[in-house]
Amino acid sequence: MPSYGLPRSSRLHLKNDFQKVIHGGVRLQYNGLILWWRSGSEPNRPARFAVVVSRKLGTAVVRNRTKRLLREAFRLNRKNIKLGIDLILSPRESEKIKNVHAAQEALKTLCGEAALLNRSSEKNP
RNA sequence: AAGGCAGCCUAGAUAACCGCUCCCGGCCAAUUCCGGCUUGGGGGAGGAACUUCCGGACUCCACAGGGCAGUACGCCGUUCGAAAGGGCGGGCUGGCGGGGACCAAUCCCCGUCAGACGGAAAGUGCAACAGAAAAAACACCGCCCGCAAGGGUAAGGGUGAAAUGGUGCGGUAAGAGCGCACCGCGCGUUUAGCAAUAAAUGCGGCAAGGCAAACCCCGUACGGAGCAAGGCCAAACCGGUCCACACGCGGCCCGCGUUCGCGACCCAGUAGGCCGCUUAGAGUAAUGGUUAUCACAGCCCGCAAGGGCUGACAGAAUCCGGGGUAUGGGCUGCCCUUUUU
RNA sequence: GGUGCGGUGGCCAAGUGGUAAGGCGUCAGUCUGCAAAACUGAUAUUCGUGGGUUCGAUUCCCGCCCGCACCU
Repeated sequence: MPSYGLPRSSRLHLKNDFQKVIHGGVRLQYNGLILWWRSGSEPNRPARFAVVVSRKLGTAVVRNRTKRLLREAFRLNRKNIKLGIDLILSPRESEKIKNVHAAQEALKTLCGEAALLNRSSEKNP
């Protein structure tokens, strides 16, 4: 398994999955970023992920850019997140997520809060 | 050098590493479908992809034929185009600047900019306030006749965005296109022009004021909805038919009824999938991230050498053709101002 | 992606060619021992924005900006 890839199987697709995670999962917020997470049906599958962006965030360019940065942040940290988890991110303020470093920082904080990280990476919060 | 106008070009480059998506090839699984992997090869945002303001292809619905309603367009010629919409040339009107007709009014010429620029002598409607009066004449002050009652008048005053042609002379009780000259206006004729229209000339004593981006009339065009159009496949649930078993009616068979079913088929078309769909072609939706070097532009710091920071507008979703708007940089031509020669 | 509707004081809004009603709110006053209620008065509007038509535009026409709803 490559350590950094983000194949189709690691992304959420179905409308049903979104409904389950958002309505049946846990909701956390940090620095203008909302995280929903929920244990998926298959506990040994790698974590799955999606970004939801409202039109209120900005123009198509801003929305696209924010999604790419969050996806990149997830891609780089995917190996540290526990198996079988489905999670959805939704940014509310594009200003807070200007580059990959900010995106990673926010993602790690949220996942640490939810105790979704593996033990090896929990040593350095 | 700065500014304005018009036209054209461009939308950073290279490398490394980590990723995404589609097509082709290969491998694995399966052989009916759905897939997974890949050190292989190739494609992967725009001039506006924005806006959704027009037109078309395409699809479905409606439709014997015709009309009404509604909407859009509207000087003339030519040209490109499937259409919408443009290009070029010309005319007319208006604004500004300059010049001319002795001044003014008004007109003419030149330059420049703008114009949704058919019709107001078919009809209806509208015009606040002010003003006597706003399209209808009954004229407020005034002027004239008259003792008065009353009559004549539209010169002058004043209001307004707009007041029944303008100037001058004659004329008169005072006046008035009442008469005349010139200008304007309308109609006819002739000439020039493909035409819009213009010029000349005759007649008319001036009627026919403004607003159609008010209703409207005339001419031309248009059936409606939109790819979330539309088509195909199709779980689950519900329903139906058959089948098997059991039970009931029955002495038995047929038959009828009821319950049940890892049973078969059908109806229906939801979840979901596929086509529509594209040498970009997705379906939570790719076209990205990091680093280095170079180039360009802007801002800041610095006396300078130089250093630092930032990277315009904006992201395809069926596809074309236009209009409009946003915007970084560059080139060419013209105009104008200042400076220098 | 497509289609339709709207924008008027701080808020809810009427008006649709002649210079913008009404209600809620706010402020001040009267009343009261003090308040509330009631009454009186005031506040302030480039009518989203830029052009055009018109003597005159919130209104009619065109272009932009913003907001809302509907269609799987």
